Amino acid sequence: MTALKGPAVALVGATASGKSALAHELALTEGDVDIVSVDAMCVYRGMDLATAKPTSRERAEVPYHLLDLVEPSEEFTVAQYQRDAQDATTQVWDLGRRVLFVGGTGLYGRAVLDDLDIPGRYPEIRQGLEERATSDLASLYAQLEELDPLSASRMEPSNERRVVRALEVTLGSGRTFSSYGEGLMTYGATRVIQIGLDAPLEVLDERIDSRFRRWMDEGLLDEVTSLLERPGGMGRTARQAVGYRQILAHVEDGQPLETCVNDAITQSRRLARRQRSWFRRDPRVEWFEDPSAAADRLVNVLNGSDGIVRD
RNA sequence: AGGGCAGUGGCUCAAUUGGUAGAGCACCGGUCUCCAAAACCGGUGGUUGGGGGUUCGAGUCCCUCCUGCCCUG
Repeated sequence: MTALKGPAVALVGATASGKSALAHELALTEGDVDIVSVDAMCVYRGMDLATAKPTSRERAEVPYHLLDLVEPSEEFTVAQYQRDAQDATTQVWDLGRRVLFVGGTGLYGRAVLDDLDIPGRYPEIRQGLEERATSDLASLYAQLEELDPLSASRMEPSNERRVVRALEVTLGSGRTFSSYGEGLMTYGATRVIQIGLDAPLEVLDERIDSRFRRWMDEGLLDEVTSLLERPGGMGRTARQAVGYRQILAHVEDGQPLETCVNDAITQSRRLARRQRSWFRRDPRVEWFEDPSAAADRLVNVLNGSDGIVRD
């Protein structure tokens, strides 16, 4: 696993902020820019509509990376993303082209941009922990406080996911979970330029609403149905995707379609809130509401005309 | 027209024998190192459809009006 060699440039923001369109246009205009997707759901093949994945036409116009990596039945994780993204970036640079990271999955972005040291997995240990967690989460948290008080202090005792993972790593690796990093509030030496594209909530909400209804018109229901007909069906990660999860409730549990559509839109809005919240706290992000201003800044950074020199 | 049931924060609902209203979701904000479009935490919000009455005190009882649903003709 090699860290990025050159300065990284990323365009971040909430879903429906317009970052994808902006990035595509910019890459098209510049001619030597590849786009590396930073998106946890675009890695799944066949999940096209509700992930707002670039169309085949767009992909013919601009080189995109890290889309359609695995089947929806497979598990995909941050560590795998990190490795793939680093490889892809190296390849692009070797071709003498420039890289633009674009996406809204905060953790995936941090993993690559800040080269997070992501601990391994210890399935056997984890299984035992998960069983204990369902009956006595408190004792797990107590154990974490005992073994790794620092990471215990960094999480809510009620957050089973995080408590289990911290213990899994601490027990499995023989190192405390907290020894892998100082947490996400610490940022590496800033060679990472992040441009944030934002829009008023009302605008985002409106786009999310009309966009989802358009996807329905374009056949999202059929897409979900055919995903289920694939060999392995949809795995637990893929089926969490906003838009898919709700439509599945209709297809598999027979809930009224209109209700599911409304739920999907509501959940998309909540996702946008969380994404904003994630990116807003990263002090390195330079925010723009005006897409063309953001584009100008991106071009400057990509050209190295802001003083940053690539290795 | 007659009879019955219901009307509680945006939504769905809760509130022991009458003691001045709670929850989930939504909404606002926050946390985050291998499920992250996940998981978790905090917060705002109601003169209980209107009016009148009984009572020390009514969402809870009585009267009346309004609205919705159901049954009968």
